[in-house]
Amino acid sequence: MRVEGDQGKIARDLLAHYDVHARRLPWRAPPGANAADPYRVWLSEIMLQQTTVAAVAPYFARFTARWPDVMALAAAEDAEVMAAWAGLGYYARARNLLACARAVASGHGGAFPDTEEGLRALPGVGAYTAAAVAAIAFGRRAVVVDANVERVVARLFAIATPLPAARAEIRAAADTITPEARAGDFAQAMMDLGATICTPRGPACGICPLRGDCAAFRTADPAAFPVKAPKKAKPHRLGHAWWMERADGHVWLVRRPDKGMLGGMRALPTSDWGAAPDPAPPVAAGWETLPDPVMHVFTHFSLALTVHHAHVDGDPPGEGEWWPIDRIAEAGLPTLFRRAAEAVMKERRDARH
DNA sequence: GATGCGTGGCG
DNA sequence: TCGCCAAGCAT
Repeated sequence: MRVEGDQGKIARDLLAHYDVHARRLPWRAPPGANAADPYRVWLSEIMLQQTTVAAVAPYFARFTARWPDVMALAAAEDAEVMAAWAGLGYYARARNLLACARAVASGHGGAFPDTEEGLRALPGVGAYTAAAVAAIAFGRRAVVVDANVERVVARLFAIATPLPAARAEIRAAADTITPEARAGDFAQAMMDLGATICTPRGPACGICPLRGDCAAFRTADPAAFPVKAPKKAKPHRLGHAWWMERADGHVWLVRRPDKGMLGGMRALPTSDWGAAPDPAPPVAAGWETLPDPVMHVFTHFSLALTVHHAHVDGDPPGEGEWWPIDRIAEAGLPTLFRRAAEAVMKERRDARH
């Protein structure tokens, strides 16, 4: 049972502000248009998981131009989709994206389920995404809680319990302010507010449409909410990568296993990360080593990747493919290996001059 | 509940 | 410079 009364004011205040200040985003239906296309809503929500609007925008444009509907995406080759996703990160999303598209295409006749429960059963669709698609694409009342909503709600109600333990409390509070009508607009309005006004640091309370409803605004430090548990330090790891180049201008690329770091992506052959300091190269050759390792920070560790390069003749052992170096940009390498490739090519340019 | 999983921008 | 953070999900 939701509490009526004062909480209804929050949705009214926020939606009035949203009607004037909503961000125009490629996956949003323009004001007054028909409901948003579920395919585009779903695709954008997957891409936006832990990813900023600015980073997603060009990927969304390329995906929708190339695969305009779920049937087209379902028919795509795995390698094409993985390469198109390269650089966006969290590559399990791309594998689940394809699995989801194929499930919708084969199991639902190409139509997305229109309920939270139905959506939640799809690969890569969790509690947040199911609620967001149900609300935004299908107009259902759903309690949509992402990191923006967590922050806004924690401030509105001055919730002092640290995250992540506060999740249930925050969701219950979000439930009390979610309206029956326009739940999709309400969700997007909350996320707009969190992205542009109720920001993690330096919130712009002076222009916030909800400051009159906000318990944190009445404290000395609204930005102190939400309270967060301290994070663990990232360990540092060491790794080695091998650039094997054939005389005809091709480099040897492998495909990483589906599970684990950069799963399913094309890559240079590497050692285990954090393994022996001097692992054996894949083949005997005249190896040279770049003077500086490629430094890269992942979610839970940082990596110094030492890059070795050599010219080789025959195929290295194991699965792989020879890729034309002048088309390396089309290989869909994740950022770590894109940087390693750039470092090798820069070294070769410098060596010639 | 905790952990593994990318990347780029920001103050 | 560097830690924080982002429209989370799977296990």
